[in-house]
Amino acid sequence: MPILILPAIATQFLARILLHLFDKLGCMRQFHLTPEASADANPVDAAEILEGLNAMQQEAASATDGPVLIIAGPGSGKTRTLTHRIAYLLGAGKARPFEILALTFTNKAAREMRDRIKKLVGEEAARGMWMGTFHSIFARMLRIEGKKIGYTPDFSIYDTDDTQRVLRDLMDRYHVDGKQFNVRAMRSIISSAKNQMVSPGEYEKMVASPVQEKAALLYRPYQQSLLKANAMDFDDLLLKPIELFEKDTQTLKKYQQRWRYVHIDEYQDTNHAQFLVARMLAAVHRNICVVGDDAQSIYAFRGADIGNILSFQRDYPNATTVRLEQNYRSTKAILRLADSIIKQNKDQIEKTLWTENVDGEAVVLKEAISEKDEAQKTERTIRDIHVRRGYPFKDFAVLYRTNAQSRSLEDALRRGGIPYRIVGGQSFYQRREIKDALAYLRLIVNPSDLASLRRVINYPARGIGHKTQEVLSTFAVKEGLTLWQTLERIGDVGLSNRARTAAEKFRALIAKYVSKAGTLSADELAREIIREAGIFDDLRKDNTPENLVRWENVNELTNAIAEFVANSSEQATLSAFLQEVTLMTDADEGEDSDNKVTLMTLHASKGLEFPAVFITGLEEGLFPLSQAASDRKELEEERRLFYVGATRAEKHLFLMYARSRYRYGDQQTAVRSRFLEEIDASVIRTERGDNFEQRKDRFVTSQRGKGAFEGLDPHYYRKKPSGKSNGKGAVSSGRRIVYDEGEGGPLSPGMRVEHDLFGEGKVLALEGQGDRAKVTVFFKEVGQKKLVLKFAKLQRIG
DNA sequence: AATAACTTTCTTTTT
DNA sequence: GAAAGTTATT
Repeated sequence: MPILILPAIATQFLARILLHLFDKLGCMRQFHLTPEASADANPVDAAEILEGLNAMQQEAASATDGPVLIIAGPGSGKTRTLTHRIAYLLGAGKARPFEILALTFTNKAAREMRDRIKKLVGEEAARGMWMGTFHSIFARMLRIEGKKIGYTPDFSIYDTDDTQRVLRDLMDRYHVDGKQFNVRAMRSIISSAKNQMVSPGEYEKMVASPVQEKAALLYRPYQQSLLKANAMDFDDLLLKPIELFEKDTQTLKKYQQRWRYVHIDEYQDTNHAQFLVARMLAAVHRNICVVGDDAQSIYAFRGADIGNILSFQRDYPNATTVRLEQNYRSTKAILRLADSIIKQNKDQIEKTLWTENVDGEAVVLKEAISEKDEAQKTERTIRDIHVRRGYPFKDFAVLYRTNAQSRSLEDALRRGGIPYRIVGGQSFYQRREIKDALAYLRLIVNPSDLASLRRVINYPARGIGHKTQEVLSTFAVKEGLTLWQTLERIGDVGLSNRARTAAEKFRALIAKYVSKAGTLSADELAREIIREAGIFDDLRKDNTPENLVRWENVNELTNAIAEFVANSSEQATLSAFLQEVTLMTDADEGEDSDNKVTLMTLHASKGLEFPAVFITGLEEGLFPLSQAASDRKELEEERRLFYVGATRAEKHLFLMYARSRYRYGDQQTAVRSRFLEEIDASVIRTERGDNFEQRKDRFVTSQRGKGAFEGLDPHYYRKKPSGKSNGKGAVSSGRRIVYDEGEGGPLSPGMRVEHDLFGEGKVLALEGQGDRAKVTVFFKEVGQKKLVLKFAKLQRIG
């Protein structure tokens, strides 16, 4: 890197931070602003300084008051930039710590930011700052202010599991059943309605399908159940602050005054509610600074609205826009590949990424026979680079589209004796035994908590089965009580002696610890109730290795609680612990010091970087996922995901695909991903060092048409004919399952078909591709229907 | 009536 | 291959 030349405006900012840093480190104050000189001064911290300098080129100039939009590519140090801005505000005396609100999306990013701030301005300042994920910040605020909208500070936070428990109850009560009305569908419809801030009343009017009709029926009762349970789901954590602010403008004013500077990381991932609450909070001082990259928007599925970042300048007309286009991370080869990926997308802000880094080695494409082979090749390649080039294991990351793919990779790494860690997936706090134990604690803290009560009322088995629970539920609804209140009036319910005794015993158990909650410390409380409830006994009942691990996990939980109580200085209440733990979905044990290969989903990789990266499973139907293949917007999101994955790599990038893969419990043949056919092949070499021969004609690029294929594999996965998957092979092979069939599919308009339920009919039209393919059929009995081909199980007749 | 054993279904990403 | 749903057993 050449000598660094600083823009004049940046000097004051830089000098303050650097002097501060040198002060802290106790090293000399004389330094030349060249990389070489600072490297001499102190090799370790010089790296930090250099990082800082790199990131400060333009943002120093825009470290002014007023709204700021920072658009930046991957590897340009976005989060770092934001951190330095905050440091600047403090360093320049513009703001005091508690006047700054910094919002991130992952706990990981929040932690990273806090660590950097600590380094730059000291621990004291960092502590006073409101810095964290949207969800954790608002949980914290609602602990303080929630009573104004009907929640006690002990409210429970419901994750997907819990909300589905509540919904299942409601589906019973409102008689929503049938195959297509499953809990997951209902939950996701309600959740996206909430994300878009559509109220139950508004939603009822928008209903356009039977599934939506059922969801509309459940939406309002669902919200009422949560309120009654003194619980909020993840969506509520964003919506309730808005509700609160609208209802009580005094509270809004308080926080508007308090937070003079609002900072948001990964702005492209904000949803409508987050946009609104940010705008509310920044309305007085109008010092809002957001950082993001539209090309890395990969969370539309959970309501992220890329429009927020695209229209920032319209929302804040006098905003300063800063573009950071220099990439400090990857080689030219990798960046070129990444650029060729994202160029395929139509919806994007034009950015020209560039780097001063070396050209680097070619990106390597590897084909494998099976997923097992893919995993072994990955393992061998890691070992090879590790041994021959001396890369430590922590320099490697293996990325995949779905969590299920980690299994074969783990197998291969374990077999090869290579240490690894898995990020994300099921974190400690999401394991069943942990959630069971936590449910007891949540119930003690918040007895209204319906989901937790349902979770543990018969675990371990104590004779309160479905029937009994149903009776209790019905009584509760009839009397307008919570389930817990029903247990307190168990005599009035009219149960059999046996059931009543069991229920009463359970109530007494919980009540005992509710009253003990004041006297025992949190960890003692946890240990005792877990023991007395019989969880330990249940896990030791039979001596399977799984149960042993579970038993250890539960023990570990009590340690974690003890640690939490010991470490947190402020009100380290048990309920605060329980709330935080629910929000900690990223496997948090990310000890970076460990020298291990990292396995994770592409989503989880965002914001990270590794010298060597493997992107596995580049196959049609998997990446891009079949559901996304027929919709341009979804396909573009998959492509951005590929882009995110590729730009994690600093020096080496490997693209892997397998010709067959186990899916749905069956071996299925696979076609390599269309993404491979559309990228810049000039930077790619095959395993043997050959040029990569693309088959461009295989897929129509996204620019042409609406993502349709031209005369090619309409199915991405085809079952091998051998299938002895279900015992009744004869029956299923006699039946012609359409999506299983060869080129073009056997159906065409005019054909006569038969459906299990609807009977005989005539095909009118076909549309969509692969798993999304739909067929319109006119049935004699029931008239015209549009069916998803994959599930319709149509049989040709005549 | 509760629970264990078996069968069928449905497969994404996460705060 | 896991989870939900169904049937058989206690």
